[in-house]
Amino acid sequence: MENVKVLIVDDEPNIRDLLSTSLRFAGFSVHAVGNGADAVNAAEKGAPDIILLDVMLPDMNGFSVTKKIRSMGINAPVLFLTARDETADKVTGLTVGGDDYMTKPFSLDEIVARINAILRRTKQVETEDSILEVGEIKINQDAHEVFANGQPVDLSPTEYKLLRFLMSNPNRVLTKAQILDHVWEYDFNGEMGIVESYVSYLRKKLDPITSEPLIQTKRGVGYMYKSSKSSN
Amino acid sequence: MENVKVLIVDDEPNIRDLLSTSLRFAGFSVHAVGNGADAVNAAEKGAPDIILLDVMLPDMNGFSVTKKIRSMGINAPVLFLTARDETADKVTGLTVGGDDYMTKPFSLDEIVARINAILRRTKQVETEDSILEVGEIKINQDAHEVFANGQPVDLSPTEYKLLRFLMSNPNRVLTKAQILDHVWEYDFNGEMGIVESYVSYLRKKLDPITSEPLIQTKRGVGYMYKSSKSSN
DNA sequence: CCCATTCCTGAGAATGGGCTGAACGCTTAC
DNA sequence: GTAAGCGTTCAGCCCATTCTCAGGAATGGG
Repeated sequence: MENVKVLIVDDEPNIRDLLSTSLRFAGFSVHAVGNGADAVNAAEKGAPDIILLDVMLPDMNGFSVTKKIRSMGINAPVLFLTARDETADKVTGLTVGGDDYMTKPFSLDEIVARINAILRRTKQVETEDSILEVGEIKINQDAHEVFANGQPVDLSPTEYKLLRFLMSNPNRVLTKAQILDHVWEYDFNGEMGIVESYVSYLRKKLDPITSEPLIQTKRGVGYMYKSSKSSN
Repeated sequence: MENVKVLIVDDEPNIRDLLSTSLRFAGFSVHAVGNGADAVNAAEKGAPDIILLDVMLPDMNGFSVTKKIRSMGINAPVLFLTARDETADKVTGLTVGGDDYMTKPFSLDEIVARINAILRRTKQVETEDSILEVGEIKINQDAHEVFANGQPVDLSPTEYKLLRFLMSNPNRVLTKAQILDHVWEYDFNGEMGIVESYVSYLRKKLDPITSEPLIQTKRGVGYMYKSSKSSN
């Protein structure tokens, strides 16, 4: 997934910054604009591989932007961002042709996962595999299935997201704050104790199946998913 | 089904975009125009394998377009698109040759299925098989017949379409929004609860016959049709 | 060895997703 | 005209999931 270009369109600067920073860190090449007119412009000149498009924009709505872009012969898939309460009525027709949508507030890890899923489906660029396998755990991201040493493991959505985030950063300590920022929605208002709870849930389900505990506690720092191959 | 060229003729830009996007993603090579004159032109130069033709066009009606095209020696089959209320009188005599018709509004999955059926019948190009068999379920798309472990299953049209869509994406989680966008008509304005209802109907009919439940619920994500071949 | 800090984990309350039976209107078949 | 089938909505139920909290365990500095 070299040099994948993402165009972000959202009128809220906070969201723009959040997404820009996060996606840039995830290895994407990012360009962000704040309204529909700029979006059309940037789509034409920037030739993005995927577009993150807020449905509610000050000048024109996301659908008009899409239409305009499509009529210019640009077929980059679109990941629509919609407020939670407008999903019911506005979502119809959004998931056509490789497109997808997410409701705000979202989690950063989920956004990255969705982008990769879309790029995988549309095959416009080479990207990561649908299978994420680190050590004894294997995740099938299409089926949302998890296997530990070949045995299926039943995980709740949050457990799944947490495990995926840990596994995509193997042998690297992640602070609870980092985990909270990536796995939980950006407006989550609770305490970090919830990370401890969910790590506990995961361990209870995974440790009986694996040969050794895979999620290690780094006291005073955070957690680390250990993959056998490496380091001290 | 490599490089099948589809010519779309419809004066409503929304429909044009919807069809273009969807068919392009389904693997077709698409060209779209908005009136009869352009259609004749494009048919001559583009040598399409199949034509999607709206019956009501601003300049000339779909039949005149067909006549003109045929007189030029172009024999590509035509799939007419008609409004629901003009079916009775105008449709007569349409399905001669390899032609067919659909009423608006249609569902995207249905359009793709019809196109494949026509191409199959006219044998102008290699295309998908008429039999769709995944796991214990077999669908004969020509006859609209469904068998579970050899036993015939009686399904309503919507049940059939839903099952076909699920089966054409085995071992992959489909969100309710995706299902709604592909199985239901594009102007459907209702809630996603209807997907739950129809999944329930399907399960009630299929599960007693199959060895295990085939449609799995991925809570908080969507549904998945499971084919035994995977796992491990 | 003691203590403070950090972490673990079970219990419980609140939430909300998903399932299903029932009801309604619409169309089609007889 | 009547009955049957179908599509759609809805409400009530069930239960998985989320999140908080608090007591107890583990850790490591002194």
